[in-house]
Amino acid sequence: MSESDPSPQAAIDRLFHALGDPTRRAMLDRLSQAPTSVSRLAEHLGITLTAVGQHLQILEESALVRTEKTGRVRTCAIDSAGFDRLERWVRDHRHAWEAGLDQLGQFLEEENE
Amino acid sequence: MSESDPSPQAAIDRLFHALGDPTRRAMLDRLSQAPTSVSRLAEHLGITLTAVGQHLQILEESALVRTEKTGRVRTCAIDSAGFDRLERWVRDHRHAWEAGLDQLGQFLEEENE
DNA sequence: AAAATAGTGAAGTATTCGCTTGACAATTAT
DNA sequence: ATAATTGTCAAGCGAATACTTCACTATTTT
Repeated sequence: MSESDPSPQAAIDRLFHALGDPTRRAMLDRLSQAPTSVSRLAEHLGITLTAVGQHLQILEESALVRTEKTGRVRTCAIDSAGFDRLERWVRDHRHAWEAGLDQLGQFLEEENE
Repeated sequence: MSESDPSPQAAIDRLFHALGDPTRRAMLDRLSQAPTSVSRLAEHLGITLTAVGQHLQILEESALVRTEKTGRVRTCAIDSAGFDRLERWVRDHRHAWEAGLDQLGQFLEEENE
């Protein structure tokens, strides 16, 4: 039951919750450059290995990061699945803000006739 | 000093923090359909007016929502500025996940030569 | 074999977060 | 004028969050 999530809404919730933390976004920024180990991430961010591990779990559950442990080092990289989902969410809401800056003004005029 | 923010990073932080809450995203979903008053939002979400007001402040500060009070009713609508910024962030990270699913595998092979 | 490196797990802590209640102000309806 | 509607402000509360430390395992290096 790892692949087919019964609730797409839950996936969106996890996704945005993961993106909501600045440290996790910094990790994504870093991983956007190249795959990196847990130690390097910790060093770069100035936090403990444990903290990085906790963030990684959240990032993996939201499919923003994939990791693989070979030997004693776990390597982390961007996972496209989460970003695809994010892009889809943006696309699904685009119509609403492409309506223009005066959507509010228009609405108020209509109500006021 | 409402338009030129000295720190674009702070704007990104506010943006993703705002998007991180499911109630606020539900508000955005609703406002994507049409501008709405605070009372209607509260009714729809099953929370108090006060709670909606608190969320609105965060959504306005991140430029995801604009509001205008005429008479005693405050009308809320989508603000394009925040969504533009979100889209920009996605675009700036796109290269990293368009590299493909095997970015991690490739990296591990290279290291292992 | 011993020491160093890389990561994991459990438990605790300080802060932030989302929400409520209760009191209040301002506009609109009767 | 009174009453009802719509929203705002201040304070407080319980839960969640992002960390840490300490103890431990597993792999590499010397």
